[in-house]
Amino acid sequence: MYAYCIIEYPIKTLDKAFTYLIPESLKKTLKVGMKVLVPFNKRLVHGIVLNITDNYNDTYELKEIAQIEDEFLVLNKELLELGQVLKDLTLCNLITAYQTMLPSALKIKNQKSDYNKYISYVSLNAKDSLINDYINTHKNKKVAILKRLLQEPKVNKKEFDSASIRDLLKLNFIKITAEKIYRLNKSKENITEPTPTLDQQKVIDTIISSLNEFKTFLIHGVTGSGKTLIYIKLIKKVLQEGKTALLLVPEISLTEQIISIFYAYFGSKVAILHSGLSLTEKYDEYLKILNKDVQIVIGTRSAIFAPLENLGLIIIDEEHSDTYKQNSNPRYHARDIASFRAKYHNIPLVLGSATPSLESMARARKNVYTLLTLNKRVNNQALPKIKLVDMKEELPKRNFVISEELDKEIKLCLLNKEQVILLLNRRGYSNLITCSNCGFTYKCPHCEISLTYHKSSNTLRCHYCGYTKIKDDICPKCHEKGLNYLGLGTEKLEKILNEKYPEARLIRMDADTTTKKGSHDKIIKSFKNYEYDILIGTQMISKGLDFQRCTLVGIINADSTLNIPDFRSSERTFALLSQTSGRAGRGEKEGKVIIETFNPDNSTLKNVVANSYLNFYEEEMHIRKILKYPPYYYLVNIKVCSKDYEEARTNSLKISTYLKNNLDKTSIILGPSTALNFRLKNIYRFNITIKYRFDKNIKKVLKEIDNIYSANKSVFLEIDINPQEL
DNA sequence: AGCACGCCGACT
DNA sequence: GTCGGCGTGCTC
Repeated sequence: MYAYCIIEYPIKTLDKAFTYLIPESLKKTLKVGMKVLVPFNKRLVHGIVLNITDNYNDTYELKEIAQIEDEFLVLNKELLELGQVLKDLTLCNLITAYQTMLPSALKIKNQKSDYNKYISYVSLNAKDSLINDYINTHKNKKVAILKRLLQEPKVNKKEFDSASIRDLLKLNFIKITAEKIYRLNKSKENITEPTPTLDQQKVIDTIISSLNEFKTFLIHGVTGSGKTLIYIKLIKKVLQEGKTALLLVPEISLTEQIISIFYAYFGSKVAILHSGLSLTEKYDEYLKILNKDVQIVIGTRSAIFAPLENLGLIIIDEEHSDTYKQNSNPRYHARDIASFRAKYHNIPLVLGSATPSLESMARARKNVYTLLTLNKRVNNQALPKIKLVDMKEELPKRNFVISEELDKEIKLCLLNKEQVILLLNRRGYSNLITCSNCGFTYKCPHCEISLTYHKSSNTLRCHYCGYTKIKDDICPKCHEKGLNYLGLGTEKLEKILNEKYPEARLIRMDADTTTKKGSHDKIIKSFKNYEYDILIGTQMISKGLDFQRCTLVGIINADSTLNIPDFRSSERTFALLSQTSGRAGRGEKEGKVIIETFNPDNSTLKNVVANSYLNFYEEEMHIRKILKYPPYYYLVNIKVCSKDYEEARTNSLKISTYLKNNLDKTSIILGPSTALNFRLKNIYRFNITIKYRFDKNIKKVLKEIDNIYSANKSVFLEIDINPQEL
């Protein structure tokens, strides 16, 4: 018997199976999909068994597999296939694909330890007569322990003092046993389930009628239309059929709320997987799935690889979210993986969003997906009234941040004891520091990007590479006291609001205030409990949050996201502003939204005001068609990177010429051009973008280029298939 | 990746 | 004469 294995090194030249003999001692236990230790080039390395066969027709002198590792973890047939799919989708190495699918505690690596958590129990280890003798002849702490153990055969060790336990162990009266426990344990709550509205019920019924076929549904439901209840009902049904369900959510800030709802409904049937968990917590949750102790998995992007067997349903909530695309090595999109898994299990894939991605809506329009629409909020709550404020008109009034109208509404809110959310999609204090004397501006020495001033730490920081320096008092160029702090970040906004509304209780939520574990949840809970009046935040406050008392949403500088030079910036702006607006008026009182802009005639903003996704969709699709962007064309982005500017430049020219000669005539090759941030962390980057519709050669050509450059030390490539941004 | 082999420069 | 620089090549 022979085992075909891939080994741990993610190197192109080693991205193939190596054949090993299976020693007699492992013949019974070794299975396809297991992690093994194999001799390789005079050392032992880790690997995964891809295949076991009886024939081998090469003359190579084979070595034997040394041992099996983590016997409880076997990649099943589906996950083994999925690794191949991930490799083909992203051009990564097969081993990288499998590593991506595993939680970090189970990834293939050298140091291994026991990640299990145990509870130690004390129980009796001697005849009752012997114990009773001791009890009758002694009078000390140990007697109490023994008496307790005669009553209760198994007691948590923590309940006794360790000195007595040590003595009793010496006497051989007791023994200690360890039992594995899961770190996260939640139980079901007794809550009454709301009855779905007619609209909700219709969606539920439609999907339930297709539970045994692969079909993709797109639920387009306005904010507050009650998609969560639909998910709960669907999952309940799937569990009744004895199957399992997978729910993806975009990020942790939203996860906490959804998770508490699901824990309440399903208790210990739920496992959660997201980056907010510790390494060992993730390990435990993964184990729950492997051990079939849970039927539901809720998690962020990588949870799409959860080893659930007998899957009955996959749901992707907020499907438009760009967090579903990984922006480092295997650059996969969770939607594509979900689609493979749903097809594999012959089950529905449900995508939900108030602002679907253009790709998904286009597929729904072409009947590739089934479109289900929810036009109304539950209980017929009105959608918030949205108003644009032209900031050009505010300039003469010297209102640079808070317009007259927004000021009026904030004051009204504070008076009525209602809450306000203010969105400013830029953190820090000020992002442009210039000297009024000589015109000097601060730039990151590694990234060609202007530094942002952080007042709380009195530092200037680069938001790309993390470069930090202490603020200067005088201009480093002309040595005059001319430094001005222009541009607005959340930190400065907080200060301005503090001066303007001294009585208001402010809380800020951005990447700087949420570094600690659980701080996210803490901010959200305290705002929900009305410990604060105004929540200031970046985009992380836009999704899914449900604050009953919030009646006003203000968007400060809506232009900042709109003006990013990227083909998706309109789509992102529309989603961000619509989602944030949806935070207003979720209680009984109608919500109000004020959007501050210098471009009140911008049609994307106008569509946000009109709450008109479909109008936005039509207009944006028209633009995409003319400019040959997705969903009309597919994109591939190749970043050619090097520490040496000339190397990067000449090689990117070579690649673009090669592409022009080898790709289909209908494909369009753009570039090379310097990337948007062309020097990051001292690495120069050139962009080549391919637009194509039908090109049978594309994967083959990309693989060729990738192979050539994998051997190059000074230049490396980042190939992004279906990039989210350029 | 990591280790061996191999072919040229400065040292106890 | 040998020690050691890192270029090249191979790993079941």
